[in-house]
Amino acid sequence: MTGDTTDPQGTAALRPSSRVTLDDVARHAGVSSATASRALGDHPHVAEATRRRVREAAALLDYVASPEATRLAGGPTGRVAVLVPHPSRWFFGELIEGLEAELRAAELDLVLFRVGGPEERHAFFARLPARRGVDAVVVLAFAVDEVEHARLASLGVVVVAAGGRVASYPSVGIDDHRAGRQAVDHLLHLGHRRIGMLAGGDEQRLSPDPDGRASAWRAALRDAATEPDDDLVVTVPWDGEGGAEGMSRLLGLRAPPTAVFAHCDEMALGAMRTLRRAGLRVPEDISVIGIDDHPLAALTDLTTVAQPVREQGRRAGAMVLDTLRGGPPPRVPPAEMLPTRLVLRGTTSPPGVPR
Amino acid sequence: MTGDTTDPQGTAALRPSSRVTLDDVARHAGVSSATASRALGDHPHVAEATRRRVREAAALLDYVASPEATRLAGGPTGRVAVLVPHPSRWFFGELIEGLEAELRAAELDLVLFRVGGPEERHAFFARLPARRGVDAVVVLAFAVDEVEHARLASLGVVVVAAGGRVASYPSVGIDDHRAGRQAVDHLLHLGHRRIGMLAGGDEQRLSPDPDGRASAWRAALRDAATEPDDDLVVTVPWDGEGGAEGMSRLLGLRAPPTAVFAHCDEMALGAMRTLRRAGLRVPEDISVIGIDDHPLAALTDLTTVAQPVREQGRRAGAMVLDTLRGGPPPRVPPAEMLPTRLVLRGTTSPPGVPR
DNA sequence: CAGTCCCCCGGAAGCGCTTCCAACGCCGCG
DNA sequence: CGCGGCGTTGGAAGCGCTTCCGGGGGACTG
Repeated sequence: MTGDTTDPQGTAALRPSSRVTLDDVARHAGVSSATASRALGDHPHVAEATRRRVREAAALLDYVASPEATRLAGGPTGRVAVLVPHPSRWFFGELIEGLEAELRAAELDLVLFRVGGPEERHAFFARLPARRGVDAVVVLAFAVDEVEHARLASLGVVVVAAGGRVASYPSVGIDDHRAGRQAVDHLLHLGHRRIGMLAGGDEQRLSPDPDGRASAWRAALRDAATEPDDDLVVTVPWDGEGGAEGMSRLLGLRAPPTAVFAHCDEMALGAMRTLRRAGLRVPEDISVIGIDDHPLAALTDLTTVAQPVREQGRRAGAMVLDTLRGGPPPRVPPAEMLPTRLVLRGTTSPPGVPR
Repeated sequence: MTGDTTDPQGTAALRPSSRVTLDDVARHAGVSSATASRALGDHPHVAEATRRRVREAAALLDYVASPEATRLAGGPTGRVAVLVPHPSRWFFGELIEGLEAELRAAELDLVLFRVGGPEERHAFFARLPARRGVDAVVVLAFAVDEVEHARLASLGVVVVAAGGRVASYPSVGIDDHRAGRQAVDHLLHLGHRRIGMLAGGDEQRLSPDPDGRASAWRAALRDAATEPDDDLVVTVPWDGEGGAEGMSRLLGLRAPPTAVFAHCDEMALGAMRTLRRAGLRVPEDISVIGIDDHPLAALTDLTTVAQPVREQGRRAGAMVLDTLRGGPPPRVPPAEMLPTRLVLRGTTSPPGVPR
């Protein structure tokens, strides 16, 4: 609108950050762009003096390589895709934070893909190779089948899983069985024997044994010489509403449990709402324990088994870096398991007199 | 390993999805790559029939342009950066979900940047021009100064804000003042007069008037012929711990409030923990109201003012698309304000007898 | 002292896409 | 019926960088 017209060429050089190219640097250092590239890229066969000269020229001119050109010419993209089922859930957000920190430090960009269900996941994998926009894929608490994994691997895309683990590729997670035992054993120690379980529906959750937390419940009960009663386990969505719903089913039993083990804190919180509405006191009438140590667990005095979620994201990021930097992945994909710990708060106590 | 050797050219077309280039599409459609580019890029001067043919070929071959090449040649990158302070907080996760959905539908990638404080933000903006890897930047509940905005604009990067708004660029958010009034007026209607406020510390939060929620509290009280008492407002971090801490300060007052308005649900929940520990009942002894309608608010029966967070993300995405597609932004940056609504639950009630 | 290796470095060919420029054929008007 | 013109399309030149390939010295060896 003002005199600020198109200005075909002319003042191009004046424009704020008109790009300094590798050629500029090369010219300035008195070498060819090929040499400049090698010097800057820490390649061998470049005289130390030359390298220094190029470096200085680059610094002087405030040179920054164009990522596009670099990548076009064959370099890595510097991007990693992250597949997330529910970005708004604390667990995933936390994982993302850890991942982002690690990736950012290595100058890698995190491209987020929301992948809700199997079909969406499929769609993602179908397109990804074509757009080959990333060097690696991090899958959060989500399964990837062998076929998909093989496909990516053959395309040179590294895959890492976080928040769970699978045999075929590197992963970080917790020992679900162990975490489950920590929770259930705690209840058992308190004297509970009739322990209900709010199991998370296996959307497409990763896990060593497909059902570590649930199996822990069974094992713990058996170890306590109590036969697990399948009526006491209800499978519901991994959220508050799921927990609330599950709890009311549990309350509908002829012999309701005296304690409940929820697979995650949100579910536990949902269960507590149902209990409150039913006029039952926690923990006097019924104990509740979850897994995660969600920040709100602290606020609601929920006893839980804490897992280092952000750290899992961070470790996953480190795995990506290792694999990216250090050639091919090791024969046996590492499966890190981070420790969990029982956090005692106010929602568990010894059982009252049975009715 | 098998007979699946290098295969220089030959079966190229057969290989799963080894890069399909624009030339492939062009050849398939029987046109030149120049025409193919124009057809795909919605440029004028392309016969409709040709355009269709190219599109079909592209779809058939599952073609996806290489962002690097596109960008290198001067086109857009197809990527938008999202600056988020705390990815693990529900509010931001929700914003991201909405944004992702909208962006994904338009074939744009969402590159996530965690930006905790002003210095990190500065670092981001300082580097961006160099790596200029994105077409747009979406800033979540975060301020960007005029300088930074101008810089991006001159680089052709569009900026959009979500979860708040600022005069200088397009934004989506809620009317903070109005939301605050809804909350405080509710308390007033119930008969409360001594109303405390847990104000969120202004990290670098966006807002129309820098402090809509707080000013609403003042205005509402004045309208109710009650002089706001500054002792009743404490400013704390936007999280549960902040709320808990703030609440205990409020309880330390000689004349504690009979109701508390928290700037967000997490803070409200934190306040409730403090109250519980203090042996105070909610809402009998003290009422609590928040803002957000966090999923856990429903679980804890927290009365709150709901805001459509995911929708804000979606709208922000739409704004990005509009601006990207449709030339320069309008003279007056739009500032959408989405509606909020009071959600009555169990943490508010008329005040008891004052001590 | 000559031969040979190795080091370093420059030339040049792309990577996949956009866009300027020119050419083509068609339509419509005079 | 012929010519100008416009809508379409192809050719080609890069965008900035990496890397293969080959040549020229200098140092070292026989």
